[in-house]
Amino acid sequence: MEWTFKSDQPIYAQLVEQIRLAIVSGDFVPGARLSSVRDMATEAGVNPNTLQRALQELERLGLVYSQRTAGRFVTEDTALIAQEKKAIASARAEAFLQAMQKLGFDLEEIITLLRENKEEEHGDPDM
Amino acid sequence: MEWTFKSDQPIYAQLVEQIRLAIVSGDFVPGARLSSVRDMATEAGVNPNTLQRALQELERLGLVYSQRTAGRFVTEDTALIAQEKKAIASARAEAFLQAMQKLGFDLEEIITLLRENKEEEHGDPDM
Amino acid sequence: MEWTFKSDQPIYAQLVEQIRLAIVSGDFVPGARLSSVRDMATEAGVNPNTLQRALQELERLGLVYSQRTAGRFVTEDTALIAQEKKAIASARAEAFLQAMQKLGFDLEEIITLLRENKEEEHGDPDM
Amino acid sequence: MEWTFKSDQPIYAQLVEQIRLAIVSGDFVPGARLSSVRDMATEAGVNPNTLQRALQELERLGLVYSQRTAGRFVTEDTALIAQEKKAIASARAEAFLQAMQKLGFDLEEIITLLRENKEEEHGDPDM
DNA sequence: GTGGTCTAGACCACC
DNA sequence: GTGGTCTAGACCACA
Repeated sequence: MEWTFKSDQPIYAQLVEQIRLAIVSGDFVPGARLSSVRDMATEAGVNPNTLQRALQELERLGLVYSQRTAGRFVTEDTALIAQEKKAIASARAEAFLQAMQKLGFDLEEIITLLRENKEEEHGDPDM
Repeated sequence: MEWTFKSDQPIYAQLVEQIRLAIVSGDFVPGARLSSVRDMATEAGVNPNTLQRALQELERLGLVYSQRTAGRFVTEDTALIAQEKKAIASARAEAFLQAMQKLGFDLEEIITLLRENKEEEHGDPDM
Repeated sequence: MEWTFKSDQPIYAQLVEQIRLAIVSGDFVPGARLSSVRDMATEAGVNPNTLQRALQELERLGLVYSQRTAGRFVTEDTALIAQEKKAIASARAEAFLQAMQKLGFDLEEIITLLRENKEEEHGDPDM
Repeated sequence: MEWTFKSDQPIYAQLVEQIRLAIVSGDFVPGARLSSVRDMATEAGVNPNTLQRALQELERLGLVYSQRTAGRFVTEDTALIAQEKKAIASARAEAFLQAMQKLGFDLEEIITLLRENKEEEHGDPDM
């Protein structure tokens, strides 16, 4: 997993987002054990406390749960994950829509553009 | 104009992108004079040399041109701007498409999602 | 305000409870400004970070809100405060009920006892 | 038995209270032999001298008695136990009453609340 | 070893 | 000055 941070948002919030994304996109599978706080923190290059805060937030969201001595685990509540996935997708769609409209494209033009891009992909299926 | 920078890309490249976007989205109108390098650099909180480099790149792209004494101006070549607009939109569409596919959505689902979001907008016209 | 902490519960959680209680019992009136984090922390004898954490929790509950530079304030949502008050009272009633039942008293005996205590008060109205 | 102590009261006084409560609530039955001072102290995590002091106080109250060689025993004076029970209950009732009045509830509201809580119990008989 | 809590001290943005 | 964030390092309970 790659960890990159922007400077205009708290690191812990970005950690929440990135882990949330990793969970809903299946990079972290339901029920899987996460690395220890210390290890993940080292890997991400942040202080363990900062990562701890992010994980607590994710726990509040129900996406992970912790077991005292065994470690932290991704939730097995696939319905919740699906719901989060929908929420993230919807947020992205909205942001994309607004950006494209700012550029002067209407919905049908955007859809056309997407279809064109999709077709280009066919010529390069491994990407 | 708001200037924000990520830490994982050269500042000058991000400046190019942001100014390019401002031009194609009409925030900088064709033929308009840009502030002085020094002023823009101050406003963006970057070193004037960095901004200078970004402007040279934009000149190379043809999006701005400089006149010896009068300063720098946005190009009046609306065809070029339109072309750039298309290029940016296409790049964004591709990035969006890939991100959504990573989340497990196929093209038709994405389009449905966009239409849903579009409709929500109608229900909230003040936004 | 007096701050006392038990050792079998996190300090930050106890801070949340004590401040919550102070708000619902009217010691902190709606809309009133709280002392700064640093001052309250000094007064309570805890680290500012610990108190900060408690206040963030209270903010999540909606009982306080913060304004960037001006400080933190008690919510003006009196309905929410009333609701919290009811919740606290209910929790206390339940704990009391269970403790008394453990001692072998049934509901009617408990009520009788309360009425007796209430009457004793009449003889000592200033307490 | 669980032993927990607050920091704002002498440990020995809290020991007295907890053992007194254990006796009147029947966790320590009349006539039962108590563990040795050393064992109880270890279990409670306190100094044996502190526990000794608590036991002396309980002897003074008549709730336990010691026999030279056989050890310490819970009193068999059930009338005394009943009296203590009443005293504890009364003290708790008073504390509860005051706390609830601080929250702005009058006696009748408190009684209503207790009845509500009692009914909830009926709806959840497994608890 | 794990998660969890706490402290101390620093820096930032905002006004 | 305010709230907010981050780091560093310590200690605890649990098993």
